[in-house]
Amino acid sequence: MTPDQLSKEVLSAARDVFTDRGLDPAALPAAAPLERPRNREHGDYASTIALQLAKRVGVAPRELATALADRLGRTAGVKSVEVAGPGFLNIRLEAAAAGELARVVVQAGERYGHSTALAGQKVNLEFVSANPTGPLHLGAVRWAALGDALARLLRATGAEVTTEYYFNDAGAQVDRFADSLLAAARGQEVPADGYGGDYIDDIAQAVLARHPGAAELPDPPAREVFGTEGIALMFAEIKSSLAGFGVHFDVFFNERDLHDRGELDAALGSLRGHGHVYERDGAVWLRTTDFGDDKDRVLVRRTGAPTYFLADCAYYYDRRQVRGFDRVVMMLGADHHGYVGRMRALAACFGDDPDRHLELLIGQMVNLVRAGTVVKMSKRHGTVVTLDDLVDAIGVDAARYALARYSPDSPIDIDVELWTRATRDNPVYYVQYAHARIASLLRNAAELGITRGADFDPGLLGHEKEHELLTALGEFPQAVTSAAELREPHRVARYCEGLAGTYHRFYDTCRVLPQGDEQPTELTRARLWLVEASRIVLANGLALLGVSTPDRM
RNA sequence: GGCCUCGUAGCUCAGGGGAUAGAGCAGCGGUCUUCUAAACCGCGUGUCGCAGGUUCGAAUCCUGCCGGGGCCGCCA
Repeated sequence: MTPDQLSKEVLSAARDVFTDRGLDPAALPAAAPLERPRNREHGDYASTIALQLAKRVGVAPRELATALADRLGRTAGVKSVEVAGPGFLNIRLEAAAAGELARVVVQAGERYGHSTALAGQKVNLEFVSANPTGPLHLGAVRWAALGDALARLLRATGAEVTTEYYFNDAGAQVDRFADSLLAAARGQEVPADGYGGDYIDDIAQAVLARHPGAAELPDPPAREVFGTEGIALMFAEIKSSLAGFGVHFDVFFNERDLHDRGELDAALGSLRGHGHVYERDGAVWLRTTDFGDDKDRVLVRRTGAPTYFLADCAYYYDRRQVRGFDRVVMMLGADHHGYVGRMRALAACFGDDPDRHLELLIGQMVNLVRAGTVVKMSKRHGTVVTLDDLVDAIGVDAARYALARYSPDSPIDIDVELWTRATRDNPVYYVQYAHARIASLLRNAAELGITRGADFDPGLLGHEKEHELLTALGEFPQAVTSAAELREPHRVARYCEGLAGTYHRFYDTCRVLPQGDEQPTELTRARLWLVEASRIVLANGLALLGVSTPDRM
């Protein structure tokens, strides 16, 4: 029996009790709360439904709980139900009912843990969105790992997701980039507000290789060549780094397209139509203070030039009105949190509900730690730690895992020494090792000619360690759903670590394959089902994080 | 000054209102002639920053304060 099924049984028991006692069924929740108690003496599962309903229907909690326990205790597969404390229901399952979970998992395979919890939602998920004027630095990489994991999670829970990278290859930033390249190509000092770093020299040389003599052109055409070619080369490098990192974007959205398609005007018209646009000092403003922003924002400057903010409006308009996404999710670094107020106000100015149509996820900073000290980054001096640096230092799997295993609210120090270690304290190795151990066991079984067969006796999986493993496997779907709904992929990583530990403990205690001259038994087969189920869940969990599942280590 | 975020064991962190707050590391001591010891087992650790509030119940929600980090542009 899965937790989901048990929860339904609890609800159905509650419904029966309510009917018997003539209580109002409208007080019943949509789903019965079910949790896994910390303390194993409190059963396999516990429900607080009696505590939550008691007041609403005017029955003492323990009295309600007792009636529920009575009814629920007669359910097939339920071994016992006890009332504890103020009105907890402590539920234990029959070994056979618990063991059935191995079958559920094996039969579902790659789909185990997937659901339709977010079905029907059309989500635009924007992340990274770094302008191609330099390599991706550590902060952007956190979003690459987290955004990609989130996209996988949302898809696994049924949402329709488009991943998107928004960029701008025109404007002052690009001019500075072009000037820096040009200066490097001419062997001059980088301009004061320019970009530093070795990559500037590299790109400048690459441009020269394609356009010999470009550095000798007069400034305007030279700047044009270095700007256009430099951006193209830089972007190619970024895309190749992302591909190597296992991150794929459905759409690379160029801000310029918004201008070319007239969407800035369209967005402006729409905002005017909603009555939040006004003129002052010769500029066109959006009254974002109507919706909690700390000041109004300029849309069109006195000079007639649109602001970047108007492009933001147009980009939002494009996603909501033109392409019809239900929800726009944007992942921002903590240094951009100042955008939150204006972005939410912007959405409201289009008549949207910022709580429903727009979601701004803020992630804290990332540092790389070598030899116990933080590697300091400086854009000015070009000492940025890039995606490629990180991958070179600890590899793709460790990098993705390290970036995904912490709450986005928590700043991360990635210790190179830790994440390259092959021991228990390196979480990615610990989890992958569990998978490799299983794969090895399954190889050995195949060599011995032992298969798990078409069926097994779930009642044989009654050992304490087996029971714990089964319970852990049962928690996976809820871990996935909550990670997706809360936009917190680290929950999946933490779940995987817990499961890996539970598996290692099972493995340590419960021999699976026969030794010496022993013959395989029904228990051997039952355990092979459990082992395969464990492998599937570890693989599904790591897949959601974009981390590989090695068969050998 | 305003806004965001964090504050949980010596360290790094988990804990989306539930029971006696948990993992790893660090420290000490155990377990491999047989399925991967990259593992497992045992021992110790807490004013959950402080003070109020909501609740049958708060590390969790609300308010204030203290402390760390970050951000405030007719730049892009």
